[in-house]
Amino acid sequence: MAPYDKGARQRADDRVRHANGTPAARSSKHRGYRAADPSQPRQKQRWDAEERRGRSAQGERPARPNWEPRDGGQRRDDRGGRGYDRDRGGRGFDRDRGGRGFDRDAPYSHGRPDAPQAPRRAGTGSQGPSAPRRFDRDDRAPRRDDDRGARRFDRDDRPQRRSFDRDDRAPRRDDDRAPRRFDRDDRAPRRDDDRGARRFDRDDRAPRRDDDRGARRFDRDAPYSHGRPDASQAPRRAGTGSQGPSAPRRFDRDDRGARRFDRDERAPRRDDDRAPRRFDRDDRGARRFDRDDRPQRRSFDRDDRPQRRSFDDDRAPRRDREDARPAYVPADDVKLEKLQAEATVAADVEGVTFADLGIGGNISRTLAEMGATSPFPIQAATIPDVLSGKDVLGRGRTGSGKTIAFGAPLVEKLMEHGGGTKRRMGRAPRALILAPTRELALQIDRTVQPIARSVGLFTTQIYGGVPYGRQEGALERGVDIIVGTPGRVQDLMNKGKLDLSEVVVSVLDEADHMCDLGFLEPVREILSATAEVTPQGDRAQKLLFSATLDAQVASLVSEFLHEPSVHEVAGEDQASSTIDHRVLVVEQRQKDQVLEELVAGDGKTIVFARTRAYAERLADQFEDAGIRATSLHGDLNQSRRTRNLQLLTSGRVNVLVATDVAARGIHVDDVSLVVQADAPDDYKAYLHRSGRTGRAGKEGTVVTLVPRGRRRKIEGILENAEIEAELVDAAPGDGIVAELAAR
DNA sequence: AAAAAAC
Repeated sequence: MAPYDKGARQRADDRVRHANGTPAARSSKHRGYRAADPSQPRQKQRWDAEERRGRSAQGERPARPNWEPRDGGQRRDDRGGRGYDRDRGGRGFDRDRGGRGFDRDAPYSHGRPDAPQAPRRAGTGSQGPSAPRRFDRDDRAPRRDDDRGARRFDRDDRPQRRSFDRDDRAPRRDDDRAPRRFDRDDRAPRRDDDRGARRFDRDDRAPRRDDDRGARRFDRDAPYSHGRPDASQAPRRAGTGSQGPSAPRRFDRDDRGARRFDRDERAPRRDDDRAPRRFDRDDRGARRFDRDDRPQRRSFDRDDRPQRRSFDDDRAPRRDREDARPAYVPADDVKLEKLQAEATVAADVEGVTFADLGIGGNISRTLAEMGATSPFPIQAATIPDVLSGKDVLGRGRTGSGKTIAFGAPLVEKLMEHGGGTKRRMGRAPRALILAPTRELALQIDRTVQPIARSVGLFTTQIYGGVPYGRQEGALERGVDIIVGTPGRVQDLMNKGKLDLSEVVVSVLDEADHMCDLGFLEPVREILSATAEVTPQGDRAQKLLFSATLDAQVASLVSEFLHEPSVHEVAGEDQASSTIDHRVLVVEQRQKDQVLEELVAGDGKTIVFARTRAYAERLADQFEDAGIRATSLHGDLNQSRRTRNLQLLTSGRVNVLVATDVAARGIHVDDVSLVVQADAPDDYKAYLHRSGRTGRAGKEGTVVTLVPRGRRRKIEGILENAEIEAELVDAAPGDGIVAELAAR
């Protein structure tokens, strides 16, 4: 069918839709308005304008008993205010309309002046107008109807909507804020007062960095941190690193043999090193010095090898190639060495405050307002080192508070040596935070921005899929901290709009992933454009964080970091996890049905699918079954992505079907169930996906579906992830499915 | 092979 045919069909459908009066009433004065049923529990009570706008209106679908009550009233509001229906629905629209829909997207606004809201036009490149759609028509047809209807309302709103507000808002806020406690001029004097009273006041802090460490209770690492020659995570050798993205695989046996040349004793070490060694300080200290010549290589533990080996063993028989060397297969799960790290013990952190760690009063207060009243272990572990100017690698499991671990000290640090830099028009940013997905960048900014603002610093988001105007405008006005994704950052750099030469603190969140093929090169270029030294002559800092930080970052570390300290939290193993892992072995043809039963429960659920098309199809299937569901993947334009995620966050849908775009970093409160409709690619993907639940110590369940033929694959993944889970046969209607769904 | 990340 030619494009114009689709358009015609859409318009026809559109007319039908309107004839039916689907779009709703905005208030009780309008026909069709229904107040929300108060007897219905809501997961979230926030119903501000933006949320309503973001609300999904499923008008075209038969009202289902289980969502009717919540939808009834609000749905209509949304329609009026928001302009889109089902997430997917908008897709066609966005593409066709060149992304118009997006300017209204409240979701990002969040009062962020610099938030890039204005739609540019064709929107996300990804769904480029002509981008091939990945979904079959049948799915899409109905969706488009919705869009259209929705769009129309968008228009009505548009004029009054923030198109103007927004532009005003930025400056306005600045003004507002200035007089408040953020005013720099005020701050200087006040700070001294405040701090003076405190135990760790600023003046002390600088010197304290070194001296204090020993004194601090929680600071177990002090002893090592200094003399840690090998801490220089530098990759064993260029090779290791180079294997970067595609190379990780080079770690398979064949390569290992070769490597033996560098390090004869490595082989034996594999077994010795491992468990006992990791947290054994004495051991480490000793080990460290016995090889002065190869500090660099040593930085990575090779303790994981044995596991890989056993995985290899599994593989051979499976392929009936026992006699042949295991072939290199990209799909195989390869586990790299963990980085050797200082382990901070959670118990040692009790009673420690952010102020104790060296975080100033304004920031501490802001953290408290955000709910971070006292530091989590990973924060206590890394903050002092970041403040002392070191390069830091941090590994904390999913949901353990890594964002604040780098965000708070980063801001503190900028404020310290940025003293005197009053808000200057067009000043170049001094800090950069990179994340692998736009959603994650947005989320990080939501955490970092308030912290920055509390001391008068500004952040801006630089990521793709949204118009350039606002981002460029923010840069022209001048910002202090950039939070973004590699593509757009690089883009703006190359266009001469973004000057990174004054960036003295760079953070890579999900650092190992940032070393994947496709990310590594842009990241290298970006880091290369940052400053090497601060105006004070200190070395510019690089901070790398991830729940699965391993030797994949080796090349980056060797190229850009200097004697980094490496931190992790002791005892963060699966045994201490709050996540219950299950694997259901299902018949391929029954999989969709089992999935539907699994997501029918009341709790918030994230379903991971391997492809965008499957994610989309599942979301449609669930909705057709009366389950409130939406999708998140790269085929959606950014406004829809943001909105759909918001639908889950706000509780308007219970189920989000996503690709791995949502695997890392995304925080949604109270996700009780993660379902993997397709097994993850590797153990890291497993850990990150499952980490969407069980956050901050809460409980969660992860259910992975595998067809019979893929059992061995998932076993290998579980083994590498160090997770124990039984494989259980399951079919639609089985008790186990119902039991898991009920959680 | 897919997904993500600029247009």
